[in-house]
Amino acid sequence: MDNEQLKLENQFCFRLYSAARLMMGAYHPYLDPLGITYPQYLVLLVLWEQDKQPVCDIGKRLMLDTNTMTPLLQRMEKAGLITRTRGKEDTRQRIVSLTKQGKALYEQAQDIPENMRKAVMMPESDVEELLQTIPTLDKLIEELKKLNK
Amino acid sequence: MDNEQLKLENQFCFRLYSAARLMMGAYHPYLDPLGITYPQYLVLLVLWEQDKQPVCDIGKRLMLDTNTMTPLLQRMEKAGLITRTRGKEDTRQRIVSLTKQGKALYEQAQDIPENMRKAVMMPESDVEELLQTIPTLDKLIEELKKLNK
DNA sequence: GCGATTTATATCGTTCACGATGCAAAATTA
DNA sequence: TAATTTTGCATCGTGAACGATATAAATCGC
Repeated sequence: MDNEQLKLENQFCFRLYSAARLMMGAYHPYLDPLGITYPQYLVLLVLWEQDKQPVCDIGKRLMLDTNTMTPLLQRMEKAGLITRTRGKEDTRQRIVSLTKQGKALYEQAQDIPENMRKAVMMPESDVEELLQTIPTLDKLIEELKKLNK
Repeated sequence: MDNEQLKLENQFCFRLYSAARLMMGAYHPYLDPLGITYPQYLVLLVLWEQDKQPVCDIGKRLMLDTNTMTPLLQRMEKAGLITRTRGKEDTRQRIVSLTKQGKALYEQAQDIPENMRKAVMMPESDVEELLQTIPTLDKLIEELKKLNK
């Protein structure tokens, strides 16, 4: 068992997988009080930017298919954060709208990005390093999106 | 809704989340033929490095708790990849061992890292960029681990 | 206009991920 | 040694993810 590439420590993907998991865990202190999960937070981010979108548009932003979106949105509807109404021009669509409660969460979410940044508490230089990886991650995501077609 | 930090495009964490998901999807062409999932592949990576480990040791390497590990290992046992025997000195432990089939997969996995690298097909310089982010990701993971305690 | 295809959503089944809880064995402390 | 705490594993419930499949509406090609 001497293939260096097959060792856990040498795997970029394992880092990605672990960092993503741990990152979601780190959101708990900020999302639990709002009664939402990380994927639900992402849906809210999209809706806060632009209310009343069909499921597929939200899915495209989050790169999630309807088999993930539908149950997610159903749970959010049940929690009173959104409503799902039939589309007018295209009756296949479900237009997702924020409820008063869903809109109200926006105020409570104001400090989440800043709090997360502080929580990680890396030296300023490391945070800078992290942000510099964004273009690289974006390039990777673009390539991976092609593969996932 | 004008908080720039609350916009999806400005979120590092969303990139992490998306990249990790898409990355797992990209493994499908290589893992499906072996009949394993990405988390199962990770368990095998650990066992290929060192066979016969208790559940907790594997969990520590993968940063996963037993409530995730146990069902995962049970499925792998059912699939004939591993066995789980009681520990000799510490009878609480379950020692996880590779079966002949589990060991045999090692040969079939040889080209996976290289194939994944080729599949992403980023220019060589970008792959280099990606690998350069590893120390940064490791620092982030260390910080996140502290938060997840 | 009409059959074929695509699109938007939903459902089902399986696997993960993880909080909460339980239990027995081991280690620690009194 | 007895009492307490910790450790190792398991189970349950919930929420994602996602492949496969289904259905109806919209669009396309002719």
